[in-house]
Amino acid sequence: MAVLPTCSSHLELTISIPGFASSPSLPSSGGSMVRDLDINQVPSGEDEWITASMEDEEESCNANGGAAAPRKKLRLTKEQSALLEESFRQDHTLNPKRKEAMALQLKLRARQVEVWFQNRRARSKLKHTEMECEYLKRWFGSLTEQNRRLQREVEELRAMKVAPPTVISSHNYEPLHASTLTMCPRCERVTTTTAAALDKVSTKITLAATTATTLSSKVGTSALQSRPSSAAC
DNA sequence: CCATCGTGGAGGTTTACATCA
DNA sequence: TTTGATGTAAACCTCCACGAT
Repeated sequence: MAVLPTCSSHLELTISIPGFASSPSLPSSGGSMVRDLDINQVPSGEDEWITASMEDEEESCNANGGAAAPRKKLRLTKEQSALLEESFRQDHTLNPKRKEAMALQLKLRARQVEVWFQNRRARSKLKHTEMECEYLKRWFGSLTEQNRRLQREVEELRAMKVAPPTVISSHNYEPLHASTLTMCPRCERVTTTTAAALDKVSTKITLAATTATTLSSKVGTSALQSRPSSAAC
């Protein structure tokens, strides 16, 4: 069963499905894959860089403000990523004071901290949607199998049927269609459980298929990637 | 109330960089 | 060693909701 997050400040999804080990570990930026070189990083302890970057951040970040200045890509250091992750775990949103404090602590611009949180929230949501999609796919498969089983059972019971075409219900004395009836193997009483269960399963399948389709389209057009992702359902 | 403005988040896109065949 | 395909994440853009004035 899926335990959907009810607290907005804690987005990690916990899904426990037999045979499906979810690993909601936070992305750690590839560990050793990330180079230590950081083009936006302060070379070493320049206080004037910090103050300058804080003050004219709108210039350096503005797309058209930079005019010919090509967009340079920052790679966060492991320490910076870890700190941001830790902060994100505490709270998924930023207020201006916290943003400034983090920027100062990380020697980044406030805008960079803000962007990182935006992207991190998007990744978190994408991951959640992917897991939900995976869960619904499994649910759909399970229900389809259950449906097949029940259909077979109905067919078998119909084939076995030797009783008259209609039976009077023991509850309200209304005539029932024999085709909707089943025989309880224990008490040998006629019941309608199989047909009822079949109806329920059919309804569930419709619901699961609809939801899975919606989620698949969401995941397929990933919020973070313009290119097709391998994680798409 | 209603209009306007500023702010922040969501969703989507672009782009620089890393990795691998 | 070079190169093209692909994945990842930072940066950006647009839209919308919401609160303040």
